[in-house]
Amino acid sequence: MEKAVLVEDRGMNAALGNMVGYHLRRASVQDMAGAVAVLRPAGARPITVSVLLCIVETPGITSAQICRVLGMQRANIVQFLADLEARNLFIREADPQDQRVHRLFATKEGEEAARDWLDRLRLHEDRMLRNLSADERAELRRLLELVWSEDDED
Amino acid sequence: MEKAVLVEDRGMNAALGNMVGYHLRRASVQDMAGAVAVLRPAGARPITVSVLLCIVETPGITSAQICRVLGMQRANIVQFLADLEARNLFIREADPQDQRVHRLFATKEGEEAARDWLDRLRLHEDRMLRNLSADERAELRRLLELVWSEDDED
DNA sequence: TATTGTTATACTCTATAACTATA
DNA sequence: TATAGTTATAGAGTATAACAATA
Repeated sequence: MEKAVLVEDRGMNAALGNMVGYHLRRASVQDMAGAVAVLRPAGARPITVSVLLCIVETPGITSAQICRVLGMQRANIVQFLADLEARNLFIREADPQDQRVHRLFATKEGEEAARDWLDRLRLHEDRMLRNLSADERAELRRLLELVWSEDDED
Repeated sequence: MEKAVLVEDRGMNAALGNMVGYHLRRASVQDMAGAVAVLRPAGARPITVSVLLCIVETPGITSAQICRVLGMQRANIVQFLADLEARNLFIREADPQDQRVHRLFATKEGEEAARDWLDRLRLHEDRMLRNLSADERAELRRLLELVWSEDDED
């Protein structure tokens, strides 16, 4: 039996509705919009939260390391670090062993901000996932992780 | 017992790694990058595919309707329609009942292009989800749909 | 008054190339 | 040669406001 193409009727968008990528995109857009909304009053954005969390959780991390962890270009983290630094949320210290790098350490204000921003994100996420059970949320996270954290040797 | 905050150790990124939204974003970015890559040789992009599919699957649809289906602004579809129209993938016909709207119909070339683009996306998606079983793929799609297609009365 | 299609514009995030200083 | 941090720049996608034509 050959691969059967099965197209369910989902009203408009039969083909799109069958693509996981389409739902991935729609869900992520919805999530980002909500995250931006809850973070705005705190003057933060999703990316700045991710960057600050990296510094808080890994004291002494370098900007290049953050970029590798978050999957972004070195050139693009500069603006976000400049913003966080201007608000005294972290400091840079020259590395005595390797003078190319600066090691980043969160300030007390930085740790407080990270806690606040994370609380806001959790509130948003609880609302977004309100129709999913705890098991379903865990399963969703597991499956998503499988999707993107796979070895990409293609 | 109060809500216990449970933070698993995932190496760097304990807090981020526990957020569904983080994995949602990473998975979507990975998916979009792969989709862009497989569509590039065909001169298409994810959005143009979505728009063309709407026209192919719903002959006579208007641009405003496409925007509502795909969740985009009317102003932003103009460029994509102009691109598709320039390649003769659909035609516009004035609606005799409502002279504000143009109804869109795919040409034969449009239908062929939609098939080709969709085949490319399916290939990409099969590769992206190669470590998920059929059941897991269906479950992932179901959960994602629950996330974004919920009533948004917030 | 509301909707359609459109133009113009600004903003965010991303991608690329290049440069310097170090290793 | 390779890496870290940085600057400059272009691109894609999105959001907003405004407009004329029509309902």
